[in-house]
Amino acid sequence: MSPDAREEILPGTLDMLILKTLAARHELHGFGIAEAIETGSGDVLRVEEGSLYPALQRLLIKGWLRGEWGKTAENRRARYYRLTAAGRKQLEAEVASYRRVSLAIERILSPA
Amino acid sequence: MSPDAREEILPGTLDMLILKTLAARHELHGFGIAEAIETGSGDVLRVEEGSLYPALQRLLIKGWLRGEWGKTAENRRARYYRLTAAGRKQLEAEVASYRRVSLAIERILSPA
DNA sequence: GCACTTGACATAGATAGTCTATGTCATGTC
DNA sequence: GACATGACATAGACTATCTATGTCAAGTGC
Repeated sequence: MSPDAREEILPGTLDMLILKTLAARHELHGFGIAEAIETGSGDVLRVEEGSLYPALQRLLIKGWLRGEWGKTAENRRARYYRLTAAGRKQLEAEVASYRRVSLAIERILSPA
Repeated sequence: MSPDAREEILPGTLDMLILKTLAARHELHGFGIAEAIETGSGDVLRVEEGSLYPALQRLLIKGWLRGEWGKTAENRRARYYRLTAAGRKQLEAEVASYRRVSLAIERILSPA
């Protein structure tokens, strides 16, 4: 088994994970979001940059995030994202839907 | 809200659900597999035919299923699928991986 | 001051998996 | 014999992710 056993994101859950990460932490830049997801998942999930940035663009366009350019602690340029009100609503909807589906899957994997 | 609130499959889980359904029931035709997933999930998940049959082909090609033509109780032609030994192993692997990922997502949605 | 590394953002292209829409064929029904 | 239904099947569109690559600026070593 490879030394890096982290898995791909379960398709369809990345947006939710990004929104949730920002809901918990108020403001983060892209790299920081990816790190937060990876460590927050106990190093199970891995977010590739080629998935992350397109996802952030989607979320910006839909109005669920706002982004502002700034500087990191190490004085590098970075775009800081935060959740909008619409983003917060969207997050709730996505979590509810995810829970419904994941319970349904569980019902099949472990029938009563 | 629409009268049919069933949701799409969570991408990446369809193969596992098919394998699991066959592991539980030994032998079923395609239509029966879809029905079993839909009712087994408490009518939450819905499997479209355009997803189902390509998935079954994939699983046949990979050797995880065997299929035999036969007749239904209503005397219609149908292909009956059953799990191979390799399919059973694959199912175990997919369930293990799914659980790892789904726990990781849970850790982010509801941090300790 | 120049090469190198690193952090951060970004895009193009490939790939995979699902959905929509459609088609076929055989059986049974009116 | 027209039609509905069960069952299988495929083509094409679409979405989301990944791989691979590139850019740019700041810091580091020499």
